[in-house]
Amino acid sequence: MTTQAAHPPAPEDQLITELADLVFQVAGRLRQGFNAIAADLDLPPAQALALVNLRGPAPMRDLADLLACDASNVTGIVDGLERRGLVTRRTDPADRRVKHLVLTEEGQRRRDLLGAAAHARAAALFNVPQTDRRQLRDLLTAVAKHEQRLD
Amino acid sequence: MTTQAAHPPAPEDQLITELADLVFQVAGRLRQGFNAIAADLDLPPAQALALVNLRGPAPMRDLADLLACDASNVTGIVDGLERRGLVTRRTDPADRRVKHLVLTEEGQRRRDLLGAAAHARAAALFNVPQTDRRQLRDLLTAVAKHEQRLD
DNA sequence: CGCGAAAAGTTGGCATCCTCAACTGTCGAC
DNA sequence: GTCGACAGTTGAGGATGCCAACTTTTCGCG
Repeated sequence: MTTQAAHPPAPEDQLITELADLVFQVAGRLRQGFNAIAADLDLPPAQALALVNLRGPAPMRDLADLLACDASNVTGIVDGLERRGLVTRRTDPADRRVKHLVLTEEGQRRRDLLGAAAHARAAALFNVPQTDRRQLRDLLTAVAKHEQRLD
Repeated sequence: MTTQAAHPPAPEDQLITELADLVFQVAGRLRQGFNAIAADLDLPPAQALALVNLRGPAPMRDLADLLACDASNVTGIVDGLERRGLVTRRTDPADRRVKHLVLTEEGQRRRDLLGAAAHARAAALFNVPQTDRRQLRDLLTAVAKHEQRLD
């Protein structure tokens, strides 16, 4: 019944499509802004993204999980950050397999700049009544809470 | 006052950050699903994205605008799609500078498959009460309506 | 104890993206 | 007709991203 791909746009299906498009669109806008800021700071997108996700010393594995990408990918990204002198690798004495990523001072500085600028952009984008923001947060939280249901 | 970056997290700023994170998270989930589907159909992400955005014949420029990327980038992506026999370039007789992208039959087929699967994933992700969906759509629409305010 | 499975990172290979700087045709306006 | 703008392409070069194979280290288990 509902499977005909033809003309009747299907009222409910259209809402789903609309939602997906909107999320993509808003995320795209955020992403574009972020990349522009990163470029200003002379950082490629992925390296910038990794940077903002680094607070205290953390194993590379954690970063890989956070970025949802291959471990070897993180090696490359961290290579870049290290080449630029923003982070250093420090072997964990307790478990010599893991290397903790530690921000240098310049790394901290760059991270803060990046965070501040990104926040400003985000604030400009989410320029709607405070009530709406809270509502939006709650709804998105509900959606996100579905947690990797990827049978 | 509100400018100290230190400890008091600033109640309003935190909401913005939360929103940005949530949007990224949900979009990321969507994107990951989409990429997986694309991979199943033996398509790289960007090519798949281009494919779903092709309905009728359209100039390559339009696609570049849609994907918000460089024109030369589109050349490469379309090369890929053409190599796979999913689209063809047709010079516009009226303006011989522009080339219209036309889906082949296989291209149509693949596009429909991709669209259907992506829709299914999206439906699974936005698995909240219908009322919430509508509300979410309205809020996101409001945010998106800000239209490239990029002074 | 000692062995083998498993984890963290790295390396090499390979395809894809993506941007910038030329360059080719083509169009349009003056 | 000539010049400037536009569509697309090409080439160079850097980043991503995945996979498979490998090293080092840890841990479980008999």
